Amino acid sequence: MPEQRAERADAVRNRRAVLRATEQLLTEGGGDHVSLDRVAALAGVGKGTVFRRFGNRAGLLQALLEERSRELRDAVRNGPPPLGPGAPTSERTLAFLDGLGAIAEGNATLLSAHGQACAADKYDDPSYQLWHRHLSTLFADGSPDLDAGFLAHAVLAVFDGDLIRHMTPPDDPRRFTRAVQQMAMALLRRD
Amino acid sequence: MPEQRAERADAVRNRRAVLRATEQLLTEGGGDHVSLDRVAALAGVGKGTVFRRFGNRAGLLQALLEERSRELRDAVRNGPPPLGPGAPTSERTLAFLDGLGAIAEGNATLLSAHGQACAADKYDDPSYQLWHRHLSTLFADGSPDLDAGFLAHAVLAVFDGDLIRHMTPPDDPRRFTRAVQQMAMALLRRD
DNA sequence: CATTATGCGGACCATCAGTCCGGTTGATTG
DNA sequence: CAATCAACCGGACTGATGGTCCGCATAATG
Repeated sequence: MPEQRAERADAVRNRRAVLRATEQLLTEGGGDHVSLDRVAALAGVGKGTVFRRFGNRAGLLQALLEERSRELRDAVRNGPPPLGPGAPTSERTLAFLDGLGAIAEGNATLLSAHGQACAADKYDDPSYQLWHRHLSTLFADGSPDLDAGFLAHAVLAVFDGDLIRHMTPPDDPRRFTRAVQQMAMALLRRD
Repeated sequence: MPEQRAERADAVRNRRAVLRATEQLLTEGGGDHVSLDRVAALAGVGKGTVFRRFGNRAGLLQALLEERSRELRDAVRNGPPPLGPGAPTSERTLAFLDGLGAIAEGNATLLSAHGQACAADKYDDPSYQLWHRHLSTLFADGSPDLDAGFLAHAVLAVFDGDLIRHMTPPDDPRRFTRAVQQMAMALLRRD
């Protein structure tokens, strides 16, 4: 099966412009400052364009989030250990949470906005499912007598933009990641 | 200082009507089915009344949630062990999570709606802070070398209406609570 | 250059949270 | 039982937003 049909050049250009505009608005004002009207205006594009490309608000933020985490995703899939396959469970978990934590800490407002936009379908988001599968596997491997699927949800639930902002002091930007790692290690400890 | 001034009779009546209307809409349709227009209409009350009583959407849902958890709150504060003070840490934790889990399982849609409405100020909600303090204390007591404050946030983060709906099969309504208890026990295990 | 389908823009719509103020009513006092 | 007045009420109104729609433009193709 060949690709559907190449994307038209202006479409590519516009998608980039929209994504850029979104991230700019996101860093300028809070997450609720990103209305789709504003995004379209700043991108120099019609509103319809934004919706055709991204479906809805949630899709737009999801796309941005995915762009930010693509590198981690590939590294987890095919990269060298400890992020990629091969390392012992606990080391792999630590490496993964280090990566995901860094992304989250650097994109707290985006995370908040995304969480707000995806009301109920958050658990159907392919990115979420990917992270969840990965963590589930790790937990199932490390703590076979616990509910690995639930633990994966629990660890991911903590990646909440507002919580991260709430508990990250200016002088210790990685406190959140360390805390998550510590928690995961406590859960991985074999009983 | 005497009480501010007794609430007028019609005010009391209206508050009740609004709360009832809210819970009815909540069970009928999803959480986004509860618009304040609809609440007011169903309660047979003007929209302004809803806002004067509850401030905003978040306040309304908060009030409903607080009503549902008042009993647990009192039992934790003054009740007999293991919910109230006196029992060993792990038993008290289990009892608390059993109570909170039951409330959450029975009010998943309310929880979702509330989470949606309280965007960033969720962590300032007095109810949240109460539960957080309680869990923090328990963790600090049981696992002094972990970040108790963070663990408390982590456990509470899991009380997400959508997650609960997502992982509660019809034939096992308490699966969520059990999983949370199990996780808490794993975190409490002294190292 | 002609043809076509893909993409574009922005007016338009429905909905919603929250405000405001003229009118109403419950409590209180003599 | 008036009479007074603050508390309260209702619902029209506002501003903003997410999302739709369709006639027009334009990139790709041969």
